[in-house]
Amino acid sequence: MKTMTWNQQIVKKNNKALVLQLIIEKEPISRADIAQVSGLHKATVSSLVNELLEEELIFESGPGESSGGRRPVILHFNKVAGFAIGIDIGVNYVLSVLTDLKGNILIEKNHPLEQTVYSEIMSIVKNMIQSLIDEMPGSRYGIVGIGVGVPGIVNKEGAVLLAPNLGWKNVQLKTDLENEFRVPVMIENEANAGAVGEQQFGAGQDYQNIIYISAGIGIGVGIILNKVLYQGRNGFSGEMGHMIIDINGKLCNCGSRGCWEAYASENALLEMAGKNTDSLEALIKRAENGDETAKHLFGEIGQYLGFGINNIINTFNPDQVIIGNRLAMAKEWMEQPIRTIIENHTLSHHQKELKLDFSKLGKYSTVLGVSAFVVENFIKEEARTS
Amino acid sequence: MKTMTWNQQIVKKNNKALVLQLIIEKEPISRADIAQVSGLHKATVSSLVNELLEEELIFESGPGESSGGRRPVILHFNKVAGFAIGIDIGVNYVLSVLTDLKGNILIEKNHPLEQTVYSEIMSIVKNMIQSLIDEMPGSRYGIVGIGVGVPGIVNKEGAVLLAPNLGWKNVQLKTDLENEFRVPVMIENEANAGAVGEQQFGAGQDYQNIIYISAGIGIGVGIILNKVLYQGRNGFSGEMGHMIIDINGKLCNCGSRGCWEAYASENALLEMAGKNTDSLEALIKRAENGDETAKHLFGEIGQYLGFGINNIINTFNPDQVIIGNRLAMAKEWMEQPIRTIIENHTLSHHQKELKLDFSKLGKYSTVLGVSAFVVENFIKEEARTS
DNA sequence: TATCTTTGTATATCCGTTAAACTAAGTTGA
DNA sequence: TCAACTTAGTTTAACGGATATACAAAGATA
Repeated sequence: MKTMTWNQQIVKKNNKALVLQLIIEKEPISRADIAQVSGLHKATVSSLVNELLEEELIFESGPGESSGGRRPVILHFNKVAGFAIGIDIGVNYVLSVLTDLKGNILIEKNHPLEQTVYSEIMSIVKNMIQSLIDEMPGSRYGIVGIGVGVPGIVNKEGAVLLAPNLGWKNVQLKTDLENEFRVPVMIENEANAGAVGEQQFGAGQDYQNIIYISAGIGIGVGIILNKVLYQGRNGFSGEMGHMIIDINGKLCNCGSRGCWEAYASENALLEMAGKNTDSLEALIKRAENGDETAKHLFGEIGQYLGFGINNIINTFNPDQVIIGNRLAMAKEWMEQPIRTIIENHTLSHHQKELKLDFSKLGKYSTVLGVSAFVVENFIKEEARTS
Repeated sequence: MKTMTWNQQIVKKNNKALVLQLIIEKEPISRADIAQVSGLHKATVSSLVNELLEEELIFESGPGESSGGRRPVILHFNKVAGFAIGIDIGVNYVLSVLTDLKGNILIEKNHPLEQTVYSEIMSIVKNMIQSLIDEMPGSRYGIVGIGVGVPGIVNKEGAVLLAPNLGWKNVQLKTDLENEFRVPVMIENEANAGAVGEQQFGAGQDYQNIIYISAGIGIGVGIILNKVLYQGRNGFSGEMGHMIIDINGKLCNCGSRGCWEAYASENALLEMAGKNTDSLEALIKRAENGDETAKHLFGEIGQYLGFGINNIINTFNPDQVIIGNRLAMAKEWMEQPIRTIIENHTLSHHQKELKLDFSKLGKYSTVLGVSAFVVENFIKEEARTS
């Protein structure tokens, strides 16, 4: 039984976090505005703001516009009080970024992969991290954490239990990186990270219940409910790529039959395209040049995506569905087929207020998501220890 | 922006609710035990307990066993401080109960339905409620609320937007009942209510993330995540009966194709059974008498249920899946086929710690669920207003 | 019977929010 | 131009609730 007990320290911690959150979201903002929007008393805001100033998490700039009286002091979030590192390990690349605390990318490094052996990738990742650290500007808090997105099943202890496309099984990713760099490390499934990325910085900023579909070589889904990521009992939620949409359908790598990703993923697309096509990029180029076969292929993939999305909508009644990862590049030819399938199949009440969008962050969804994770963690910890 | 501001009144309210919750869950319990398990100070517990005593929400009984010192005063939840009414409107019946605040059924009334016209059913329901009220024992708080479970789409304002099997469309159920009885009324989808019922009083008491499958004439799903019911943007979540499991499959009443409930519901079963069988009960009797055809039919339905449950597990990575409503009566012949499908299809990591259970409350899942809803609401309100 | 334990209460203290008074610095209008 | 008014932010005192401490009640133990 883990019963949270309530006392005034917790009240303070939460109010302080609330004030900081408001500054982050609504900067530039004055103390008076914070008091008004938060409902806290002026004096309370004043004292909390002063603590945040001492911790250099925020700073003051000159006076703002008067609204009929004394001019307010404008507050800003000090987004360079520290930096976060976000890493996306793909099947044939590693993308790593250094971001400030608001998710702006300052440095970006890309490394193609020829093989996916764990030790090999780890040494590449460690090198990338080290060089990001070396190039990082000076700051009060330095690296506040490292986040890693992985295309596989990640448990809550940060171990990768299974990443079929990388050939990984039971690797202690979090422990290995923490031992090396001695900062907080968070590992997440790539789709979960992408969902958080789009929610914080991309297409999902205005919504509460978001389902992010990472349509790449396989399909994974990130589930955000009431603004927080839902991870399931062990952290394995969102493996909807292996949702059966055709009980007598084709075999899937997982051993089952008729899985969604056997029909609507990049792999499925290339399989349908046949031998004369060897990459998604090539197929997109053909479609751009007016190739009807290519366009038709994307339309078909769109339909299959639509069936799965139908299931998602009927299940979750979400505010928004976001389609991301590599297949989102083919939005132009997939969007209408998807919408048509939904219109013809999904329960009408569920369609009414639903937003269907494509990723805004493109290839950065995952790195920005894991970066947001470590920043959030840092901010919470920072609020606690003072 | 609805920013919850934190102050010591809220702290007190939450601590009081916490203390009450502990007494409800762990009675008989002493003040000292509460202090220990909650982490609150003895003195705090003492003062909160005294307030709860004054409100008659709890009471003291004689001293308990000594553990080497002064004997503790034993506290109990006063489960008859008020009563709740729970109503389950089915396609051919209305079941209504009067429960105490711990979900024990004191009075139960059953009324078969010949037709489902709204005004007709409403007059039956109102009569049942009135007679429950008339028979109710005296108590401090009287009727704390009325909960109603409905097989259809219910929005957050308590209107039934669509109940196909009842032929209802846009009926103001909550308003109508509140105007009549002047107590809080809560309307819920039957599957959501069933999920809460099983979580509070049935098979799901030890779990955090529960998916309850209401397999009846159609299929609905109640989703409990981190111990709270997930309702979706408009309250329409869990319409997984219309999850497509066979893209080229048979037509469904909803206009779509290959919906789960076209394969795994009571309707599907009777359709498969053909003209010579006219009810689930008859089929069960045949199976009990050793009829192989009947047993086989249930096995097939079990397989189809299994496919949908596979999707549920891969999606939610839940702690537990509970199968309830009328089809659960055929557990004997369905359980093994379901388990076999899961073993052969579901991702192995997701299977590991998963519990698959059948409803413990049987036909009472829904009524007890809505009753729990109104009790929870009452307890929250009561804590607030003192 | 004296000492130790455990339960529960009473009183004083601490901490954080709030209210009220006040300072600072602007606008507005006769 | 200056008095009156507004708005921003700080300071000080008051208030409310949790906690610490002391203590009383009641039983166990040796």
